[in-house]
Amino acid sequence: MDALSESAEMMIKNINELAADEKRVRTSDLAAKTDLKPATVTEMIQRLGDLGLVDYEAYHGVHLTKQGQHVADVIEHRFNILERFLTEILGVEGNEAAEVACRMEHVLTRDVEHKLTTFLGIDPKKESELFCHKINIEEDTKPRYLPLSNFNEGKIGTVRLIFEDKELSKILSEQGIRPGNKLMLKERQENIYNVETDQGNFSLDRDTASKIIIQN
Amino acid sequence: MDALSESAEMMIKNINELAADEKRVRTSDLAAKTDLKPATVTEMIQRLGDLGLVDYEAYHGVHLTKQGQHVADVIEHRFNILERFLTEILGVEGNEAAEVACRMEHVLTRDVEHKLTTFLGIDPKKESELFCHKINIEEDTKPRYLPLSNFNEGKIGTVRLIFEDKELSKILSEQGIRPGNKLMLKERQENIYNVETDQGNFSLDRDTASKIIIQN
DNA sequence: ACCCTAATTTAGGTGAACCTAAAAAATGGG
DNA sequence: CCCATTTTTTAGGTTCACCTAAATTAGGGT
Repeated sequence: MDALSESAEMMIKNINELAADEKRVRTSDLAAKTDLKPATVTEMIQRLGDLGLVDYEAYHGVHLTKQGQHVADVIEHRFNILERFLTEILGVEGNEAAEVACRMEHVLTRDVEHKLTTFLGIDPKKESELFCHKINIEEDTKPRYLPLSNFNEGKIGTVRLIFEDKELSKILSEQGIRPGNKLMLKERQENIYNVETDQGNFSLDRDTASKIIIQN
Repeated sequence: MDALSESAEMMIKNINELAADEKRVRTSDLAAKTDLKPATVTEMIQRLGDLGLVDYEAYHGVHLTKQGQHVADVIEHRFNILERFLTEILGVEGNEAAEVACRMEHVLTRDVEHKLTTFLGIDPKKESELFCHKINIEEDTKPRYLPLSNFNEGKIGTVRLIFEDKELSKILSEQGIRPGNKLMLKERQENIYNVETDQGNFSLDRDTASKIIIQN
């Protein structure tokens, strides 16, 4: 089966978002939410019906089929991880992050989705729950990932990954800066970051610090 | 002006990639590269011509206008950073990374592009050159990290980190050896390293040199 | 039970992005 | 320098994603 178009995926997403309870979703609600004309919505859900993604009965709204629900869950998950990546890691402003995530969610592959999920430090088990059914990740306890260059003085965090090639990783690793290890950012000046690890103290420049991702 | 469609952006990208020298790009070459029929290519470049993005003369190929070149440069840059992010950070396999980057490049905003660039640790100055005109990031000169003690005579490099804590950092810093600064290893004897920085010349012993990591 | 209104669908249209087949232009070999 | 072959364009068709306007249906109030 061909990949769904962005429009089709958006329609499924919107049906899912409007489907509180078991209720069927009305054409007019979808039209309002999507900024499309009702006639356009009707046409699209008819197409989705033909694909077996929604159960559509003329004049009586739609609801997602099992298949359609699965698509919706995948898209929702992709949106969530993309939005988190954009806001938490890149520091993109909320509104723009949501918009960009909403465009990007349609082009992720399964593999990239998984890798990004892992990158964000989501427990694979939790992830699969979330994948199968929308369980909100606890908001407060949510881990934050930052480049060391954006970390706060005095904070302790865990190294999660280091960019740049093996050269740098290896050197940092020898100093105790390697994925899984904890470190503390002791002091931070303009371009100099003083760090303590279980292997001692070091200084890094900002550029290097920006290549080390820490989870608090 | 509205955002360009993904198809339009892809066409511009492909024209740019085929435009070695000043030569005009032929319809058939574009058709081959894009997997579209020649008739489709003709139609699309006519549209791009109307938008002022390419200079199109029937039967004599196209080339990008200033405007079109700018679009191509932006897309190329977005592709590059996305591909790097996917491969270097997420560890996505090369082929898939390229495909996903190729889809995502069309939905990045300027802000997200900049934030991702910073995240990848690309020097903003280099970035802006690259942004305005395709200057390939030195492929061969890909960064290597070495302790100063293993560095080659006559070479210039950038200090990336200094082991040992502030004591040493401070002393070296006063000599211009601090993270982010450039230095040259002028001469190297058994146990003596003569170094030039923007603060002048001085010598270090081998032991100290081994605590300074340089990127060439 | 019936009518009126609001919601929905159908009918028919547009532009973008593709296609095939046919026409037209360029080009290079004799 | 002319014609055959290749390249390119034009003409005309399709599907998708949208639209407007007209027709249809549902459902509530009396």
